[in-house]
Amino acid sequence: MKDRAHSKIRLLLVDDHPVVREGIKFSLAKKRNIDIVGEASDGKQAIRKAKKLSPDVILLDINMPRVSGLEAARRLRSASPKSKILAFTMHDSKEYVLRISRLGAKGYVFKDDSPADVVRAIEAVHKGGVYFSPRASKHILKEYVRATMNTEDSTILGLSQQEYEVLRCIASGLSSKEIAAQLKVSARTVDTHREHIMEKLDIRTVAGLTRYAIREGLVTLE
Amino acid sequence: MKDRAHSKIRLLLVDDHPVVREGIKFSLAKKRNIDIVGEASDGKQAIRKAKKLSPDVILLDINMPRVSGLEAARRLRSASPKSKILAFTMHDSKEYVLRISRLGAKGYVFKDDSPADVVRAIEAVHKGGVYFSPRASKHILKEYVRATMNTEDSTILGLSQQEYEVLRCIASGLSSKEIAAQLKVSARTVDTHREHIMEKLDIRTVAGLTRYAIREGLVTLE
DNA sequence: CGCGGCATCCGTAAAAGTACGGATGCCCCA
DNA sequence: TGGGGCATCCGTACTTTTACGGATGCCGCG
Repeated sequence: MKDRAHSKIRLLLVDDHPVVREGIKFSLAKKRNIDIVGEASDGKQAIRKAKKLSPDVILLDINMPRVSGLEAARRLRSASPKSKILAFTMHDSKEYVLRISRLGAKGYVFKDDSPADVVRAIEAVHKGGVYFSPRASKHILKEYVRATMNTEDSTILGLSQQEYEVLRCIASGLSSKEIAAQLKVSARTVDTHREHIMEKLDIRTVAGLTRYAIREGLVTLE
Repeated sequence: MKDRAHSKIRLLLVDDHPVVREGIKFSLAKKRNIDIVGEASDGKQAIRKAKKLSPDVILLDINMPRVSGLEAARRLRSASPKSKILAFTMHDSKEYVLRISRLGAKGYVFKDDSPADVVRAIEAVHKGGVYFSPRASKHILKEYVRATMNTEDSTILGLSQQEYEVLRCIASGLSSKEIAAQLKVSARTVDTHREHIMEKLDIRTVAGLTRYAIREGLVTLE
């Protein structure tokens, strides 16, 4: 076994489910080069602990109650700039992968990836690399080729900020009228956004949009 | 340590997330009286293994892709009648708790309960008892008092089988017309069910119904 | 500067959903 | 056997959503 004495990876574990934390701890128990220095069960706690501990790597569950994972990631970056953020989630979500990697996450692994992959990811990001689970990297690559050679094609999308807002509202069960009031634009404008969203996502029902928004973490289930 | 030699609890672990299975294994590693004799990552596999192993207890994740947890529970009962089913899930869902306990589950624990509670639950159901996490038992009790002294009040509900079907379809993004075709009833009937559902649940938007259905596990996110 | 993307606005029409009001037959159970 | 709950059906009216067609002004980028 090669392990350079003082290079233990200091890991902060953020997940609202104890059993998941246990799973990670178990997978990491035999890895002598990884040291779980803290745990948090929600975003606020995570930020506090990150500030105090400034861990090497933060394994961050994306689907948590209250503070959304994206929000947490944003704040964690400033709370502990040197920590590498490794996103950890249940669902394969294109938008999520893209957004969180734009927010500076160094990797993305799924809860149904093998524990060994999670370990690999932790080691990779700690060494300054990146690690995206195949399903996640697929999205990154697609986005990348699109961004580089952006002639024609174009059939790809990305919702605007306002469209995300509207989508969030739709999935929360608001009507166009209510959304208009909330966002302080005309109801007709909301309708237009609605149509654009459906076009871009190619989803034509509220139920579908709602499920999409939940997958994306735009709204919580509770 | 008291442990009567031959009374190890033979446990079958059913969860689609490796990390969760690891978590359970870790929590159970020190418990010498529990023996994980098998694992499954989906309903079909679970049924196969249950048949072969006929474990004492089946720890069953409810929110799994493909075969719904309820469906799996139903089939597990006949696949391995002697196994005690312990439901294991993320979300606090009244309807789910009630339905799965009606299906014969002997307990209900959440993924954010402490691992120690999960262990307690396993031991309890194995001894022929029941174990419902406080949040789950709350629903059971409420239902119980309602069932016993059923004078007045009545404001409580329970969707009919058909209504559940309609709800599932709605949340899947089907229109009333499509649902009618699928369930082979008139579109107008579907509308009526729709209204009854909304009344009973006091949810008046498709988005709300969709979120409810996802919480209940009637539809999956994918 | 021009061009493309975005946010904002508008009209119209058809489709779908929501909200009332009713009805019938079935089956279980007191 | 009678009442209650359920599934099924119906009409009518209103609201909302979906889909199509447009428009303007702003801003960044080559």
